[in-house]
Amino acid sequence: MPELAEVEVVRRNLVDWWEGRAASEVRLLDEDLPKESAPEQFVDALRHVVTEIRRRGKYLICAFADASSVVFHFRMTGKIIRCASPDVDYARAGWRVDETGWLVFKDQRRLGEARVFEAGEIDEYAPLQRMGPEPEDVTLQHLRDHCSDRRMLKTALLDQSIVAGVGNIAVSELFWRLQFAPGVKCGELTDEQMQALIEEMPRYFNEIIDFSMADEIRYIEEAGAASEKSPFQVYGREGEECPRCFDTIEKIRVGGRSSYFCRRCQR
DNA sequence: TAGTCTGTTAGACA
DNA sequence: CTGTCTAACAGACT
Repeated sequence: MPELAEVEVVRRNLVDWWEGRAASEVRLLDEDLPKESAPEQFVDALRHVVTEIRRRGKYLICAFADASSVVFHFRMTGKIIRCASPDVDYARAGWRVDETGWLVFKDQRRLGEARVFEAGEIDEYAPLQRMGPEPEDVTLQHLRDHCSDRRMLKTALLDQSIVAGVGNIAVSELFWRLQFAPGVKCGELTDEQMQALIEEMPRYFNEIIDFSMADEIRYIEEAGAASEKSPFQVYGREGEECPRCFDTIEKIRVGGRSSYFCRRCQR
């Protein structure tokens, strides 16, 4: 479930599972996973010691001891999990790390990608170059400078060059928290409302990250009991009660994507 | 069968 | 030039 929070959860896991070590075996199961680089280049890169695993927006960046790096993007259904064998459904690549087991890039829809960069090349990668600030670094001035008054706030927030990492779920959840109408234009919001958004974004992501980390621990401790709890108040809850006013949550299309909201309290 | 989906990008159009 | 919409990518699910 890759929005910023999910990618951050993968990053934190990989710091424990992989950082400081090299894969002893690499299996590329889907040759389409490495984009614009040869399959051998991907396999070779992963054989080096990982020195740092960082996140930028929804991108996961693995830096290796030889100064090369691999950038993963999970798109809609990608993730990296730890398992006993690389032979799992939808696995596109797997690499074995001693004392960890297999790390597997799993991706049902196969829209995800991995890009290999040799020393220095990553600085030229346009999607990272044009990425906006992380949610915690956004300022009122930045938003006012980059969001024209007539643009929908939702569209602006999903634009990764304005804020890094915001996804469609986050927009519904943030708008519910802040009581913003789903189609509100940037120019319709006061500075106070914009400021509230700026403060709510990092709070929201941190809460989802904490929930997801706790959820994984719960999952492991309860030996595979599927997690039923959702950390979301409105996303995916069409027809349910608004947790604030108990009116019915609706689903509409805004900017080409679903928005879930409560008509009564979001105006 | 048709519509939907957590992301991104290119091209058409107003 | 701006902004919005659609299609495409690929597959599973309802």
